[in-house]
Amino acid sequence: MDSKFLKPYDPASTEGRIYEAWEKSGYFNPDNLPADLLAQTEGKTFTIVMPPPNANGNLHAGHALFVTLQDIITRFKRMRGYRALWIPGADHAGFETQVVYEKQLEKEGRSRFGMDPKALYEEILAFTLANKANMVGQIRALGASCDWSREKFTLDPDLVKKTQETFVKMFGDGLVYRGARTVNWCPKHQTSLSDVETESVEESTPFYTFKYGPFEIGTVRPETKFGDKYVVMHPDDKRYSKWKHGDTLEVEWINGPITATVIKDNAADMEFGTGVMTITPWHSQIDFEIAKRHSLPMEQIIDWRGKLLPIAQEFAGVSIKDARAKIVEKLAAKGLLVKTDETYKNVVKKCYKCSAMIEPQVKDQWFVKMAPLASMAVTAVNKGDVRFIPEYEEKIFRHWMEDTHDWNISRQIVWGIPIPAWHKDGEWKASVERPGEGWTQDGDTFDTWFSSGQWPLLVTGYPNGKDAGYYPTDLMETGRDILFFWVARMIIFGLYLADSVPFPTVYLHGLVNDANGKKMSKSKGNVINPLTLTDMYGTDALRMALVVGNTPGTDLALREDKVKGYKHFANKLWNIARFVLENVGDADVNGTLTEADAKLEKELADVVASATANIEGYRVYLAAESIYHYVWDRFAAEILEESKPILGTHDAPSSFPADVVASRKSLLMRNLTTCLKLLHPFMPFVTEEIWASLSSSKNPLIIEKWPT
RNA sequence: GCGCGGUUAGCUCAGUUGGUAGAGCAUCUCAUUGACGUUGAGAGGGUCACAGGUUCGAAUCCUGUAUCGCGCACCA
Repeated sequence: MDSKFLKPYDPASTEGRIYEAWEKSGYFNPDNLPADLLAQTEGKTFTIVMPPPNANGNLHAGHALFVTLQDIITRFKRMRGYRALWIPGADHAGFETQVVYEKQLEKEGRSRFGMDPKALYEEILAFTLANKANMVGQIRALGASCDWSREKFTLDPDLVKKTQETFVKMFGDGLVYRGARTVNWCPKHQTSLSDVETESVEESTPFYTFKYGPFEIGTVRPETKFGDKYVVMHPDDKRYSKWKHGDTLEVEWINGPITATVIKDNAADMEFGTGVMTITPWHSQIDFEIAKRHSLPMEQIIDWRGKLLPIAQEFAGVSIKDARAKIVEKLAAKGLLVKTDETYKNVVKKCYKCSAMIEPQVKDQWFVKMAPLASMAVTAVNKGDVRFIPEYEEKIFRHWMEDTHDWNISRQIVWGIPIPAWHKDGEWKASVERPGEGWTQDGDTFDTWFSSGQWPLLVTGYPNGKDAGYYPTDLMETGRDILFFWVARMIIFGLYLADSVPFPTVYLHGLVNDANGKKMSKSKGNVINPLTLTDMYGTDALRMALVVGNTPGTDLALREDKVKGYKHFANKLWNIARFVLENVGDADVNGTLTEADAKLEKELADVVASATANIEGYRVYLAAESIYHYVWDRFAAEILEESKPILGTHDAPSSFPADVVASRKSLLMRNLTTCLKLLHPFMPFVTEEIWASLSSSKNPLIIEKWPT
């Protein structure tokens, strides 16, 4: 027996060495897998594309979960004889990284505004690359058996070019258009955002009713009302039937008398308030639509920084935060305030990163026409081309897809892929290269999800790259929270560009929360760094703790004592191996079994069968638990105990017949071997380390055949 | 407002097609120089949120209620 078994299992002195050996072996790359292993499936591929982590910080517990789940599946499939490919990568994460970096600039007393864009870009690039290197080291530490030789980054020049080509193609197909429309403007970060990058929050906001000529109008935003020259009511509203569409009237308003025009439009809700409203098309989506229907002029009231423009006269330059009270005060003084309802609740949009109030603004932007694309995606789901785990996520997906708005893909930040659009004399062209003399490129960059949405296609080099055969992939495993941001976009781009969904199965895991089930956040101070846990208890222990009992779609409470428990398990396995090697090191693994022992072997075969079926069905949590219980409660607690008298000790030699002893020795060695294989995907380090000490082991465990 | 989940032992959660409730941790008792104290044996602890229904049989399927959570949302 190897003397290392005399001490408890020590992850710290094992894991780095084992990982290095795996990497050196080249087996993370399916091209290097031995023929007899692949013969099991005749060389079928199994591909997972790793959700590229944002290269702007450390790995968190959520990363540890996805690395674990995907590594389990990849190792399992590899042992089953698939050309198992798990492609790693990193995302430049446009807006999010820019936000992180701007925070850092703020701390240093600097600001991106006023910086040379190129210099800023270079700084963020350096920051991102440093983080990326750090992150890659952390993914390795978690045991990820992904193929680093195929690692990709969203800003690799070839990927940038492909991303831009997609835009050009969509432009040609009429699926992207440039238009002045209402966008979500973040006044802090000075960029527009897509709908999914905003959060709707319900707030208590006073609801004011003002006199507006003969009418009473309701609003929660008096500070936008300077330019309101149109008063809107429903055409069927009998209360206002004496007013005709287009009637004009003089009304006394904030800064004196103005001429108002009556507009009849179905958008006015007769049940709400007085049924009459004035509109501010530049700063409200619904007002914008009404104005467009009637070809009404639109005027900007609030500037890009959130301050009132000169149209506000005496209030010009006042931030909208301060303006409301002042304007209400003035209107009240003029006797135009009818009442204030303090109990009113309305929904406001906030920037999902900085919680600044989103200001709707009308801006020339690039939009993706979603209706035809979304309908392709829904059709694919209806046909069963994409299956969701858990199943109910399909309903959520469909609900969103069936009512999605056009997607604003322009961002006014430097950190991103430049939009390959050029203009000259008011004309626009889409082209990766400058189309000719005198053309100026659009200064905006893509929404980061525009590139990551193409990720499965980009990393496999579809359609002509050397790995194009790995597309479509086999499984998308990612967080439930980015179903719309990412999964939906990948499905759309896959259908649009390759005429096929990028993966038949979407496995969505929940959040990893703290021990009390509360969401981890820096401000609450309850963030658990996965690497701290692996240092304390070993990577295998953390992996088990993340996986056992963690059903798809459900949030997980990560408890330190659970991780500790699986450290105990790793050591239990270690000692099982010690016992077996000490007593049975000389066993003939191919020996004949007694009837009783054959039964025990069959019992493990049943465990293997159910675990196999569970992993195949992505019920990883059940497989992990059943193997755990077999190893500890059955194999160690009962079979090993029962074997002691059969094998005999120095003090009490065995009184059993030689064939019974030989049979038992074979059985213990065989079952240990099988248990190590079964556990390998879950606990790759300790199993590989034990495996190296078995006399029967010729290959590393990572490329052993999965037991049957 | 629309949509989706959860509600099971003190805590965190399983329970894959309906067949008399499970795990880990915690608690209590006992054992032990044994492969492993990072151990072993055992115990206590749940009318499976509530009310109806379907069924020979429901934690599981259906309907409704309560409650917690999440997602989406252009009623000023």
